[in-house]
Amino acid sequence: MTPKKRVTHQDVARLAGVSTAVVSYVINNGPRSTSPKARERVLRAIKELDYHPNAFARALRANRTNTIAVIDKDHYGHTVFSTPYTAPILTGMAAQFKAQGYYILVYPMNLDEDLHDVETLLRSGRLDGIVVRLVEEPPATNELLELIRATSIPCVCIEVPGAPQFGFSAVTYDNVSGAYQATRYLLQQGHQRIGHIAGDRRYMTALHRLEGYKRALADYHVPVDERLIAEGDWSTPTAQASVAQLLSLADPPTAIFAASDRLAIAALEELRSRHYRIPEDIAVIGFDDIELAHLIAPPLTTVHIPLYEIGQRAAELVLGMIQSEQGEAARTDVLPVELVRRGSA
Amino acid sequence: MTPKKRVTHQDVARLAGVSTAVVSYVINNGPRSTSPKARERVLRAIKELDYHPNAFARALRANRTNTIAVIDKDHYGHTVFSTPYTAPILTGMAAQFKAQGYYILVYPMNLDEDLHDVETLLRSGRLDGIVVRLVEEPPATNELLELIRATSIPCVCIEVPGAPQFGFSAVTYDNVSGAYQATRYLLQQGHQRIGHIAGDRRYMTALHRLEGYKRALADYHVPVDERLIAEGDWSTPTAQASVAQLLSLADPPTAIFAASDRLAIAALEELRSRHYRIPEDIAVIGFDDIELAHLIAPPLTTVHIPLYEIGQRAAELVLGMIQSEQGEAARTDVLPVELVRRGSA
DNA sequence: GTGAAAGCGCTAACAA
DNA sequence: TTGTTAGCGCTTTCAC
Repeated sequence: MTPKKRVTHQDVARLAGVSTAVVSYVINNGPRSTSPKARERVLRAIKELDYHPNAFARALRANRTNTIAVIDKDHYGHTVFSTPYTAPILTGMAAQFKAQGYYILVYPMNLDEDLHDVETLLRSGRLDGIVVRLVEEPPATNELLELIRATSIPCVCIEVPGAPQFGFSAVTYDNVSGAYQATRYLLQQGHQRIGHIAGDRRYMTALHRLEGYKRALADYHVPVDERLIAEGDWSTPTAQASVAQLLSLADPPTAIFAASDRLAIAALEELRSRHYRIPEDIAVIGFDDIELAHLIAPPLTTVHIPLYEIGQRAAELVLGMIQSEQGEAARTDVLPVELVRRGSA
Repeated sequence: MTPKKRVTHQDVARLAGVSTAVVSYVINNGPRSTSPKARERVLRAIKELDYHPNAFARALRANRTNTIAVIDKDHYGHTVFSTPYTAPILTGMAAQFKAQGYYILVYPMNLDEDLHDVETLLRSGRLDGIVVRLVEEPPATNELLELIRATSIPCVCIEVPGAPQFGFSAVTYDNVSGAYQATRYLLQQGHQRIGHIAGDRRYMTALHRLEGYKRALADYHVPVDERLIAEGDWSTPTAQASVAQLLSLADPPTAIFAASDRLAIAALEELRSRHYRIPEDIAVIGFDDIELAHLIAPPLTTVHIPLYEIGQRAAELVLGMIQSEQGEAARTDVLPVELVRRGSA
């Protein structure tokens, strides 16, 4: 197949009998106006030659690349692709970005990955904006954010805000409140022995959810029993081990609040295999409200996070920053979460 | 903050006391050699100035963009983000691409989306390669593939090969065989009435899985009973309706082969809510082997697809095409699938 | 082994 | 309203 010669600006200008400037003005609707006649001729030439502008030449000249990086710095470096948690976030962002003609460059990173490669990306001039999903609290994230700040590229954090000194806007949600609601609900149902299957402590969400759990207990004058708090990461084997551990207590829990739906579902299966009835013998609540939560039996009572909206909002913020050029004041949007009562508690 | 002036080639050359050509030779390790002394000075200058090459200028000049588009043309346009099915594929690709210094631009498309926008992307010169995930069989995909072919950008299809006329390599797997294995296993277990919950008929996978089911029946001399085949899309409500329909037959099935794990799991839940025991009262087999499959109780017997390997292989093929410049012969890799016996059948 | 310089395709300032 | 042209930052040919 003939790698047909690229059609350029020049070709269009020549065929239309105008200068390249006019071609540019027509394509970009500005910054100068053009006569309807010239405009018409240019458009026809474009169609006839099947001309498509070269994005890189344009980017080089105009410093607009129409590319947004989504940097996801999570445990395994591919979480962004593989969890039902990030799926709605990405979907929400993608909808906004695509509608505005922006492309998404997904950049997964390991939690402990060297920053050299991401710096190459950041400094390569190919990004108009950045959405960065952090899971750790400052100062663990400072190094990366400093790299980003140094580029002056508009950036929004999701899930975990960066340290205030960087001045990045953030879209997050209220983990403490969600955990509080879940625990309070169990308390109101009469449970006094409530176990907690915690998430990986490097994650802000894990810490805040634990915190909300403790606060609710405190407000209801139920002392925190550390033996009821099962350490863990986010993995399902952990959840199963945690269940085993909690059940082996002399005074085992009558309810379990798990730090994620995934943990909750794994716990459910473990309990089921031990012939516990849910919620009669033991109640279970999760966190996240992933799609699967209402699919299983019994459907999982959990804390709903507006994940799609988080993605959408983050995209809007970045696009706003890109378009307004002005350094808008940084803002942190904390979206509300809400307990969804289903069958498991 | 001062949007610090960009550091360029020139600055490095000046500081190092060499020409810009030498800077380029050092950075790219060629195409000319440089004296160790000059090289040393350039490297020091780069470090001192914290210089990072501009990707777009380089791309404009050298026609290398280090960007691969992953085009996913599926039902809802965000499937690529939200299904456990594509997750390992993307993970496998991402691992390869990242290791080779390529960035991934994810481009989700609706099945019936106008091609104008994707053409803009394809013709914008920003892509070194393309991986396209198709779900429909030709000729439904011809228009898009023709657009891609016209750009001469290296491209590999995954899941569904394009029409041979386009000459694209493909990485796929054997749906017919998988369905055959699943059905045969049920037959060998003594089941004669085997229901099938089919997927959306626009999807090649749905058609081939149905086909494999029928072939196995034929080989075992069990006549196909169309009432045992429940039409549907890929959604969970469909699965539940299908179960209801199958159970209402005068001679209901003793086993169900679902066209996906998602359908199988929804069917399981539906059966459980009707107090059927799995697999004693009714056996269930899925297809895909998504992560969840072994998490539920009973763990799902299903057909394992080497999804990660598919992503990996596709990435390797594209990178090979990019590097070798030569038009390699198109190849279609059909990866084997295999029945995984767990608890549900 | 190195420097000078052309030019990738585009935008926009300047001039008319 | 339009044409001319300087560059954006880089790679690579040509000349030394």
